[in-house]
Amino acid sequence: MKNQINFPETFTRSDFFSGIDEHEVSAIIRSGHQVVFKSGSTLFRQGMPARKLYLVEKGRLKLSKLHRDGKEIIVRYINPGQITAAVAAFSEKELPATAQTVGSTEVIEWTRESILRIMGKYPRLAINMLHAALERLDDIQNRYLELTVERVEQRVARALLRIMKQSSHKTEEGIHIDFRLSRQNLADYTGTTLFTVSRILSDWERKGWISSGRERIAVTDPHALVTLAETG
Amino acid sequence: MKNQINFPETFTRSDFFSGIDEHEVSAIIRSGHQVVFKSGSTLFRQGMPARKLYLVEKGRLKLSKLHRDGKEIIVRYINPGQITAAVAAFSEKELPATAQTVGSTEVIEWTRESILRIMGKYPRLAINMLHAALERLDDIQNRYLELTVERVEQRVARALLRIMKQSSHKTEEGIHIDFRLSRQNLADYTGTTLFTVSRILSDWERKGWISSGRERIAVTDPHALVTLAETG
DNA sequence: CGCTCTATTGATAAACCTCAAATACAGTGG
DNA sequence: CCACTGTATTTGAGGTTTATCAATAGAGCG
Repeated sequence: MKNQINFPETFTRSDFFSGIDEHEVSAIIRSGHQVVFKSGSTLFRQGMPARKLYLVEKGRLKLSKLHRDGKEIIVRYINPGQITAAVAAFSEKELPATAQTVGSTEVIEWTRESILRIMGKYPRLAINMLHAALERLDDIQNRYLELTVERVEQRVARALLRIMKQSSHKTEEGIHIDFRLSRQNLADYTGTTLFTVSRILSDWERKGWISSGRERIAVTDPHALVTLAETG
Repeated sequence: MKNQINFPETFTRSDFFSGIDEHEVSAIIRSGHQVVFKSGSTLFRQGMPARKLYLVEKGRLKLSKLHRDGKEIIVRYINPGQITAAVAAFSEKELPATAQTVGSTEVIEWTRESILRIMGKYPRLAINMLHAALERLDDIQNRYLELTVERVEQRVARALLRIMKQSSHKTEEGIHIDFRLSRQNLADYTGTTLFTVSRILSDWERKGWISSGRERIAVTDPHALVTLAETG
């Protein structure tokens, strides 16, 4: 197995390993299993017992939550260098969300036993996980706030900007989102319907702020979106 | 006692200290400062640098977040045995929320230096904090989901049950919420307006499910609320 | 080149917010 | 104990946002 991680430019190093020695990191990584999933695979499913911790190396995971009535929300995207299913460290509790790959994706997985072992050896890992958890807590709390006080258009603008910051590349045409992102995905991420998202994107396209197609979005005027997100 | 409901995850005294020896706990507590606040005091304010970690002993904190346009949401209530401002453990980062006492409240506070010192001595504390953070993450994610897919009435029912589970006492009249809880508070907690909450509570009162007054609510038919929350 | 999945657009309706005005309540100081 | 005052609450009317439903068009794939 390759004991080296190739993070994309935005993630020079995993926060999960911050404060830990280069070669210690290699050892930790070697203690896990590297697995490659093709696009659309399900890594774990909401409600199943948590058994493994995952670190994304390449690609992306879509963390989503399903409601009783069948509606889905996207909790967040897990990008390279980030971990998920931290709850696996504690018990075989039910997983609170479902993880699916978006595009082909490489992850490293550890069983709970390994996590506990390496956390015993490197207590710093618990701190790093705590740190990450607090950041996600802040993130979701902000989105919760936005959801209650902002209009849909503003939330979609924020969502698109957020995703753009984490996973995009520039071309002559604009800033392209790196992965397939449907109207439905954006709706699930912002708590609205695909119809409303479609109308909003059509409107933005008419205004020349974005350029989009089937499951594909490129932002051509980020500033306009920022203004919309900030001022409502 | 047939009218009783089994709630999941019953509240235990201090999760923060779980797995730590009785007299070690005393030592840790002695290393902090006990402070008593009267009702309505502000312990810390959103945007200020985080300097202290707080453990609530008696009373309650209301954690809220303010939006640019002045609207407020209640992130959660911090009950006895729970900690808050865990972010203080890491840096003087900006606090993501504001904490105010609800009723007179006793807390124990530690400075960041003390937290780091005692976490060095008792690594278990980092694990416990992580555990708590993950539970809150799950809680807010669930509320986020509910916010997008459920109607207001259903969310208010859930909120009332959640609060009841954590802070209530029984009387002949019903299950009383232990602290002053206004329509506005419930609205801020569920992401709606005080008018809508008022209408809903009036309706429930007509149906005999609750009995309420100024900043006071008692649930007389919890089962009805559970049914409403579960089935929509 | 048809098949399937995604996106667009229009019409309609429901849920909920906003604003206004009246009423109830708790605490306070005489 | 009572009137007073500042909040909290109730209720109605009207408007807005956004969801829902239906029908059509477009894109990509084998």
